[in-house]
Amino acid sequence: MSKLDESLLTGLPPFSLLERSQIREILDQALPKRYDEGAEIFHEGHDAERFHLLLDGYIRVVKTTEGGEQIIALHISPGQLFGIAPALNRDTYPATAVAASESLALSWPVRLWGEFTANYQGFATESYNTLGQRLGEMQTRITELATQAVEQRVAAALLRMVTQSGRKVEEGIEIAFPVTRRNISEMTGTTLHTVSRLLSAWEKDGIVHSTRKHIVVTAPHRLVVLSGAQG
Amino acid sequence: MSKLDESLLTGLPPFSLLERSQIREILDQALPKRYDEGAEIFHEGHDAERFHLLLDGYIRVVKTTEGGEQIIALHISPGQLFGIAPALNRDTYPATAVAASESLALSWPVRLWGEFTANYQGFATESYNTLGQRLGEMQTRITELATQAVEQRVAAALLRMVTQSGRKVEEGIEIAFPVTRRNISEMTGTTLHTVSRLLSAWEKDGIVHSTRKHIVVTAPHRLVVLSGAQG
DNA sequence: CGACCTCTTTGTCCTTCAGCAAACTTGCGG
DNA sequence: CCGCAAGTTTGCTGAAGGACAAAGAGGTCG
Repeated sequence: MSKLDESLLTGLPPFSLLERSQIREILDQALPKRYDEGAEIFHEGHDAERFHLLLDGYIRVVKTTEGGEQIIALHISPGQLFGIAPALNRDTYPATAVAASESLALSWPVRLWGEFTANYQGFATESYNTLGQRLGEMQTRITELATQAVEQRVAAALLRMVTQSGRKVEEGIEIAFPVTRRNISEMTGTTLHTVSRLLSAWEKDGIVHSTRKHIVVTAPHRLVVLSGAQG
Repeated sequence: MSKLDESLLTGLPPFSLLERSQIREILDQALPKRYDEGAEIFHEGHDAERFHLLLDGYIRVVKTTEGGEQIIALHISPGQLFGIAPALNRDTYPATAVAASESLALSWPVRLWGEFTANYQGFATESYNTLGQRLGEMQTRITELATQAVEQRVAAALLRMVTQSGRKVEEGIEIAFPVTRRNISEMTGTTLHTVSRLLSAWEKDGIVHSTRKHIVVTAPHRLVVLSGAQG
């Protein structure tokens, strides 16, 4: 098996302060793996045996209710740690991770977590930054769900995806991973029908342009207005 | 100023593994403070200068939307750490903390955070446990808000408060801090009117008994059914 | 190339619940 | 002990959006 290239990790926040030799050591213990779109990386409730770092692609973190409904808790972008149950002293994964697009991730056994946080300055810091961000994002979503109408929530969800993963195309900014109406409904707590209606209306107004599984936002500022963000 | 009694901390999870001398040292650096019901302990967005430990009473952690609406993010019970922005590498408080009942808390300047987590085994562990629990609880609430009807959410909110703070009285289990209809509506993302109607109905059905600011749940099992929890 | 599967669109109906309004209860402060 | 403030109850109305239904549009695999 050939060695992984060090450039995979240099520049990523968790490792930015490390020596080349340290990165080499970390990398030698990593297991790289490719996931097809829709493939499951780990499952809610299962033993958290490894923690992960997304190198390329996008991951959806999903919870399933007793009633079988799915809720998309958050999206992971390249460079982010995920499945970091050990950071919370948990020994099972709190949610399921599914590749939203074809993805590449590294993973390490949880027993290395303590070693990493203890030895590598910046690693612990970065994981707690991540946790803090997620906590904040979840706060925001709770507030949205509790106070805002469906249209505002859907607008906010689009904006969030655009902010997190948007890449410039000629018509505007495209969300970098496949998204269906159903996916959006799972992020916003509504039905795919309502999402479809909203997107159709916005398409008519020239705010978005959407093909089957991809969405391009052509007028982000108008979405901001719709989302009811503070001015 | 007289010294604080060591028994305040012995037995609490963050300190359970410590020597008497260590507890003494921690305590000598703590600032105790009493808060009246409704008093603010810290405010969203302000510099996080201290972190806190609740000794007695109950704290509501609240977020305010741009529109001026309040959302109750969570309740803190005695023995819990709160305002632990440093654990997330934040330097401002992410939410506002208000005493739900007359409360007593200790606090320490954030500069001691690193020292505490480094020197006192169990302290770091406990704070990350706390964080993990909160993350999980927020997940649950997002799922509830996204998938469940108002009645189920209100039932779930009551159950959560009962679980967290319930004390046995002769008629059933009483929530240990004052709660108004408005408070419940701020936890569940509905209006105080709807909450009032639900409580009236449940009162008629003999599930709860509520006075002005206190609620006694007389038939918890029936609330569980209403909340739509999995069987 | 055709069949099938998934995702989308659009229509209609109907329930839930927010909004508004007004009267009522309870506790507290002067 | 009275008046006021804060919280509650309840009725009515209308709109938002969920549920159901059915047809259309890509995409993929044989």
